[in-house]
Amino acid sequence: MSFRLFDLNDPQRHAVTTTEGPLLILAGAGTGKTRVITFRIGYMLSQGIEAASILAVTFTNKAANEMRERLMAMLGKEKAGKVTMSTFHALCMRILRQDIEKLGYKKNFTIYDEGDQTGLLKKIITRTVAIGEKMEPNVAKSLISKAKNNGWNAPQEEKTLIGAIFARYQADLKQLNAVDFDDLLLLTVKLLAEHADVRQRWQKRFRYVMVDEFQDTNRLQLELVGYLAKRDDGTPPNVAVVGDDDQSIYGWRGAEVSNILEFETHFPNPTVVKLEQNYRSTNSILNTANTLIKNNPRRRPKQLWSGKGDGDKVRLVMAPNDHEEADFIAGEIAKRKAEGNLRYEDFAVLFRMNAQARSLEQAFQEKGVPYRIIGGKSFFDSREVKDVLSYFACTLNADNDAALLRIINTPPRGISEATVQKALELSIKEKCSLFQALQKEELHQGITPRAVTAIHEFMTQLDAWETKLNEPLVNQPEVLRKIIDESGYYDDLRRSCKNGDEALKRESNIRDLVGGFERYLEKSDGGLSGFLDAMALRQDKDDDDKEKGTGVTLITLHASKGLEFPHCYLVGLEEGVLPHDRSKLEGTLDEERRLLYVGITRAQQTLTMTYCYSRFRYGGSIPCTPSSFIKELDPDLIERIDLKKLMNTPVADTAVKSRFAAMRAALETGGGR
DNA sequence: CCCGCTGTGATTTTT
DNA sequence: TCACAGCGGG
Repeated sequence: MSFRLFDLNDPQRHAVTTTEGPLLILAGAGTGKTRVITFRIGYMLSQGIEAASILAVTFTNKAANEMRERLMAMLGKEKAGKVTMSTFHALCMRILRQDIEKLGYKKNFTIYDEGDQTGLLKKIITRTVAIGEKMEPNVAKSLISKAKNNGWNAPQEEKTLIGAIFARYQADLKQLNAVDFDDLLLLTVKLLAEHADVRQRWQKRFRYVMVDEFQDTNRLQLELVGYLAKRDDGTPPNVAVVGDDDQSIYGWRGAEVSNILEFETHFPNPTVVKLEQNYRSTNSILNTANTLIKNNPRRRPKQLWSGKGDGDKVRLVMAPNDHEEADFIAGEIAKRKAEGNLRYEDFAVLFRMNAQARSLEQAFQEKGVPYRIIGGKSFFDSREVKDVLSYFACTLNADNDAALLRIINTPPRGISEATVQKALELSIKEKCSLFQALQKEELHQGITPRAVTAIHEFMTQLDAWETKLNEPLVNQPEVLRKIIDESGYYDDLRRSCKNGDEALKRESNIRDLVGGFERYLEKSDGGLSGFLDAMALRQDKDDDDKEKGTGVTLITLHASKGLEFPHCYLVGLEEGVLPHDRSKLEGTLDEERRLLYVGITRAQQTLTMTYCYSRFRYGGSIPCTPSSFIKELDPDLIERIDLKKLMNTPVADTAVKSRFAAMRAALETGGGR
């Protein structure tokens, strides 16, 4: 085993060697959290704890994969492979696949993604609202999600409109044998709560539970951890959670900071370890972060420090408007890269809203600085990927209504919206799947003979595909390729694309998808259904990242959590942007402060924050005032630079010149437009 | 089925 | 202002 405890600092070692009972590891930004988790697992194994009895839960597949890789590097494949490392959702899926029948669903349930959810809700709303009532599908979706995250079941009595929609939505899902993302958690908690045998089986399986990013857990996730870690016999739970209350930025998605703030009430008498030595940033950066976050009332006091020295002061740059701000940054990065022998990848620009990326992108393009935007729409959200996945899902199981609905007339095959609507109504009345309804004589009475023929043809086709796919020893990816081809989907795709490039891109996405299935088959035995599950849980996203290419990173503050960059620019520090206007309405100013805190602590060597006197928003140029957070920063740590003044002053006269020779770049190339 | 008109709303998005 | 969704006309 290749890990050495003396490579750790004292608190880290304390966390690693505390294996029994509840453990709260308060891991500030950049304090070696992942290292502690992997070392801790290594230490547990060295103490004779069974690898198979260890569960580590994360939020993202990325985090789970990262941990798995680190653990493999440390312990080798065999041992590391036996430790369960999983996202909350993947874990729930695994639990539900075994015992969901106890809750009245069938084992082969499908997962509804957000698109499927919205689609279903749209239909429910149209048949539920009375005259004069209205409800946005997305509003309903978020209300239902909130309710589920609070552990609420659909109401028995339909007293309110949303209650009625919730009740019908849940009933429809069950009838469709589908679960949404929230259900994965909700139903698992329900299963463990109501079925002692199932609960005890999992408790026996996992004797040691570890949770990463605990500050982001919602109520259901906390309950789930409780059910898994607590013992029915009352022995103290071996639950170790790692997190940082100061980095809780997903409250709006249901995360409860109180889970970590009041850890002691959920898991009594824990060992509490604080990791405060930061290995990422200079002290100028850390002290800026420290003074800011001290203004948050509800938090566990922490003081980050590092052995890296003070480094450059944090800069605060004032620009006339967002275009000048962007020009300045693009110009300066070009210059600093050249003069400092740096790579574009060493720089990142962080912002509050995606809309801010626009002016940045423009400036980067003008100056020929390569960049990559992290986030945006995912591979999985593209139309063709969803369509093709639906083809696969239908071939596997034609009773998957969401999938069938997606492809039933794509490409157009003469099954009109009206026909589908009738079939849908029948399926609700008869409590059967859409596929079954389509075959009923009762439906055929009410539609044109042409439609009946079209339906019949499509059903025959689906049937043939299914047979082909299930032939023994068949090359399934090859069959699927044929299916897409035979369906005429490619032709439809080409026709519906504005230009050849778009069509090519979409076709390549489809090839990637089938290629992904091939790779999946090589390393897993889940078959097509396992692959579809993995897709639903976004488990194959890693090469998505590689695709992002090289260049300066443009990223939202939310998406930047967990990342680090040598040189960071934090833009738009204006009242209304950060903190965002809506946070005041919603009373979530603390979370906005944490968001800025997360941004500041991404920087390793230098940090530049910027704000504008005016910004283009809602069509017009609107005047801005500096963010109220700026007042909270220690002025001694900050160097203020006014772009306008700087541009009117001879460069040689400014003190800035010596330290930031790169500034000249901005003046020379970024003189505004 | 496709196009263009009009109205609306405009944070963040781990699964 | 601009993006995009929903709807009605060709």
